[in-house]
Amino acid sequence: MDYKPESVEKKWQRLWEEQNLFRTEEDKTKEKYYLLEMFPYPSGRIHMGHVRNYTIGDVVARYKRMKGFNVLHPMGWDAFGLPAENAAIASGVPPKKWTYENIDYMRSQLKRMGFSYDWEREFATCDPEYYKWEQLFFIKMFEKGLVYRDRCFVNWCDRCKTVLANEQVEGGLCWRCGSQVILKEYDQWFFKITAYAQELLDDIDKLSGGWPERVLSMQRNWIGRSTGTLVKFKLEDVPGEIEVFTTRPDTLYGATFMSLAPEHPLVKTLVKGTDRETEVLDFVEDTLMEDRFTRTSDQYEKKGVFTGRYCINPVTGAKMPIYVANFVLYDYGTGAVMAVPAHDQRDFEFAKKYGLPIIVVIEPRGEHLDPLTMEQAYEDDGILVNSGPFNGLENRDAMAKITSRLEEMGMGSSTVNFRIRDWGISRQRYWGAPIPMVYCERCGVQPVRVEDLPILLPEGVEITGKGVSPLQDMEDFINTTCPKCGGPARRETDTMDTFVESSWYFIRYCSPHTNDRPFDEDKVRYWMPVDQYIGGIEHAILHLLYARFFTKVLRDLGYVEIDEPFGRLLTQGMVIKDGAKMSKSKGNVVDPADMINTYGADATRLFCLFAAPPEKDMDWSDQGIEGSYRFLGRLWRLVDELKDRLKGLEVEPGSKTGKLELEGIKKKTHQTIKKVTEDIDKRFRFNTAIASMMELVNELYKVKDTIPDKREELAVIKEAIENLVIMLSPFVPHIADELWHMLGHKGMLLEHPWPEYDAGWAEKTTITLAVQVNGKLRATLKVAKDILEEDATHMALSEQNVKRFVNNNKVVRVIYVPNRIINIITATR
RNA sequence: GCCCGGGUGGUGGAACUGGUAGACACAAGGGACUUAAAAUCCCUUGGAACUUGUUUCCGUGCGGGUUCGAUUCCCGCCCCGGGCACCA
Repeated sequence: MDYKPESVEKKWQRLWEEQNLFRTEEDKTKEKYYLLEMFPYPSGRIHMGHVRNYTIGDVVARYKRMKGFNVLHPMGWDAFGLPAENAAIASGVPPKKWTYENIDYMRSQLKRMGFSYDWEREFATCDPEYYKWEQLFFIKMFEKGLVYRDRCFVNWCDRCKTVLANEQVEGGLCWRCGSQVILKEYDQWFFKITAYAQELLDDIDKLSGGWPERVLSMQRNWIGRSTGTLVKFKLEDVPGEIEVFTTRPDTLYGATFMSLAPEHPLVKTLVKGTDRETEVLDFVEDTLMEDRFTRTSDQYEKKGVFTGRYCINPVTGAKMPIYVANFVLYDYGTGAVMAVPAHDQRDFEFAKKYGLPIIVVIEPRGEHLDPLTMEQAYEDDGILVNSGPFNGLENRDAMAKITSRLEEMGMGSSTVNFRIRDWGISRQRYWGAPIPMVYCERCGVQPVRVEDLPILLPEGVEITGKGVSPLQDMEDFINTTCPKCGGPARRETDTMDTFVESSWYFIRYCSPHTNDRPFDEDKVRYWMPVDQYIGGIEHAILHLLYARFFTKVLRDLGYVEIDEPFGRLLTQGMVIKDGAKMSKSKGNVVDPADMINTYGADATRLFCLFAAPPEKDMDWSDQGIEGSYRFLGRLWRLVDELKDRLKGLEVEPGSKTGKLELEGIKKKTHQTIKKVTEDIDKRFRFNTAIASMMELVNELYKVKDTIPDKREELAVIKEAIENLVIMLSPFVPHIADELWHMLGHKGMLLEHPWPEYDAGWAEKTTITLAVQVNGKLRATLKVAKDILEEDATHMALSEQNVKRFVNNNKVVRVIYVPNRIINIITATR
């Protein structure tokens, strides 16, 4: 009987489903293990990236279950998002219909891969029973001051008439129509992630070890904490002041002018009614017309314009002209920068260009700097000069001293500044969770009543892709009453960023159908946190940071008791083909459906695991999957040929009667169990685990035609083959269950315990000792394990090739590393 | 510029904590089976040299160093990938 993957796989998928094999319940007698892979966007069909991600997860889930853990392994759909609207624009299919049809198809594809999901926990984030709770969280956050509305600059595409997320701006152009993206002021809802910046940063240390360092460093970077000083500069002649953030308070005496971001609100007030008003406002407008991408590139020409106003340096009393400068960012620090041209390269260039004074306040020890001859700013450490009472100090010491001086004067304080900005979650889109707020003429902005949730997304909306959110045309949706005064009010028409849904779905999986509250606390307490999370590196910052933030918010709202959602994180590499990421335009896309049809789900899974370790990019190879398929055929034939001789045979425990001809196989079996267990458990190195099982198969092929017809010898083979099949089952579950039955067993291997190795058999009794003379390999010795040094030395020295290289020279030293190497050092080299 | 990864045969990749570099697989070549092909099974396969061996020399991006011994540790470079970046 030949290996026919399709019939084997469909048979077992049916049986697993009939027996509810993958269903999980809380069981306090067992240790829990929550394994989660990032849920997919239902784009239409699964791609190789999904297959790889979910295969890795499935191996771990099945392995842990066989190890006796109570495993939670859920799956669902990140179902809101723009592609559904694009499909509606292109083909007129309503987003809801399009999304749920895609989900149905993709679910069938995942089932066809044999993944062990508890499908009873499935949900889609576009289900009202899901986003209802998100709307509740929004209201709770609003009440706690963690949500606010603010006018801010957003990416705006004037052709599409819509706001774009940062990730939808590609090289300064709209990803959809290719036109220039501009900055536009817009009212947006924000989540106050900055309130958690310090905790998000601090807790990164807790994740160290469980998360890849790379991801942690990216998050640290993104949060971007820097310590410095807030300094106030009084305006000349008029009341008011400008605040700046600086990391270099030691250079304060060298601050000779002030630079404001074009967006800075003070700009307009400063120039109002002056003769410079037109020039300055024109400059501001010109700068704002340029897109963010150009403005933040370092090739960008530094330009500025004088406002005609001055402020006062708090320590020197000097008049500092106030400029508007195009390179000053409004959303970092205070949007204003004290310019120290002698010690900051940008300020230096700016000062040279506009003829502004340069004052040196730090000099390298024993050197003198002359502002007239300097060719660039001096940004390194040194000794303070021209700094009044602080002259002669090391600049590092001066930082704190000058800050204290400012504090005494009431003109500044030491502070911490973060690069991370609050999370703007408003999207002018239809296919998302409605923001549960209303605008009342009398009461202003009000959250809807909790008992009115969910605020359902209306159906039957015409989606044209033009203009703002289609919800703005839905009178039935917009017109409502104020929850406070009962008067007429209008609903918010923006929907939430889809990253909000993915920030808490992993908690909902613990009790996906609880409908009187967001979560069942007991179940959440049992399952959370996720023990192992698996997904692509592309989410290193956004999703993983948002989810961490949201978990902390839910903790502070009293819903969960944990600080961090994901104990361990594995970021799997991309699947590439011919050295490039798979894409339609390159024509190098491999459709998993074709692979399943040709080679079966098991061979596809096996190749995904074997071709590379999980965290590395994996090169898809058509010959490679052929090889995996061949291996399964080889395994099949091995079992098929021997099954009748092995069936019903009792394996005698510790059959130590006499000498076994097949002792080598028995040793190899236990060594393989040890290797595979450690590779999965300690390192997630599935490629080497599979390689070692291939080695065992190769060993069995060497002996299979000459197996003596003795019970003890057959028992060795039986033990080898059965353990092999058991161990292969997390990787290739269908063929494993089938082979298990062919060997005369009943039941499913997922319910079979993972094998234990016998340490005695797994241990090597004879080892190969490398013999070096003066550090070069000259021979190898097959010797008993733990051979004594003197015996090893004696044997080594009697080797012909060793003698040749020792060549009657005096042996001055012997380095012996038991069971590894013996190195003989001679007098002359 | 700063911060993380990474660089090993024709290819994907192995090598635990410094101890025989190249496991396993792909590709290639040879053989067996077959009328033939496919499939299958077996063998060879880092490079070079010769005295063809339990042989020697070279070889893990480059140059140094530490060590009896370095793919592994240290210093200095080069290249590739990713993140952050006029961040004050």
